[in-house]
Amino acid sequence: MPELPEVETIVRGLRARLTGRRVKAFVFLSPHLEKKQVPGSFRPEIYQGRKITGIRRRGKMIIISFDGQLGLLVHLKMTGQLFLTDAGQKMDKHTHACLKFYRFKKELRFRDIRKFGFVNCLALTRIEEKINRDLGPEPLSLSLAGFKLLLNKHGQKRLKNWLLDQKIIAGIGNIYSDEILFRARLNPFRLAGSLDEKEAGRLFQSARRVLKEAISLKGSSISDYVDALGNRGGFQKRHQVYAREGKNCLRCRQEKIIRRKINGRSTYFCPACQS
DNA sequence: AGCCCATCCTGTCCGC
DNA sequence: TGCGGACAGGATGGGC
Repeated sequence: MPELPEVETIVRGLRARLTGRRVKAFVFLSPHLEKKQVPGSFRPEIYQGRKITGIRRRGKMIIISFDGQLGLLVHLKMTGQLFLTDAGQKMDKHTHACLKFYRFKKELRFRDIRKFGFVNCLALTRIEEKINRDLGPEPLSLSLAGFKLLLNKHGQKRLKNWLLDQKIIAGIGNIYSDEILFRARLNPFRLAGSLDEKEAGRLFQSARRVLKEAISLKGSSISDYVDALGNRGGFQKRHQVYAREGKNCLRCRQEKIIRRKINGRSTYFCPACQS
């Protein structure tokens, strides 16, 4: 579900409500989260009494900082949700972790139907190491020159795979890669190193425009995505190609949108407009 | 180096 | 209604 705009929306909602709160209890409710801890992880109980000092996003990862140099590193993967709810609200079997606070009637829950996501209990220094090792730059902080450098550095990759590779650029997933390529009028099978100056510029601007607009509309609500406060996003109304197989292209109004698998991911594009 | 596929899970939807 | 298969916003690791 969540790509950069959705994760950014969740983080903004949580940051405004949780910064400065002190932890009354933090618990894992399901054993699979334990198995996903990495060497150097702490026990959840260590967070008791700590105060939240900040919440931020890096790529699709969420980092919650606590005093005492402690952190939580969260990845929602496909079906993960991080949301605030009234303390005592009934939990279903997919809720796997819960963070409670002093003098605050809401609690933070981690819910994940497919269990691909993780919540790692780590020192902030280790989180920093991990995200810097595993993630490329933020697409909205990157310069055009840096963007072009990366296109050429991984010039043999198809554009679709280039956009999806978190080590090259962090935060873009399957929906936004297709929407970005459509607006840039570039074929997802093109090789990253094959773009001329104009095309590289179009891709760069398209990525910026799509991601910024999606953030301003609070992400895309397909299926059941809602943010940390239970609100739906609005960018799904602006989708031009994603999940539009067989429908007329909204640009040329002639050709039908087609779907092809690239690296196992469904990829939607207009064969006439995107060359 | 990069592609393809299987894999980690659960739920939904579609065709028969 | 039931059943089997395909598919789903992500990421990794093995084989080629």
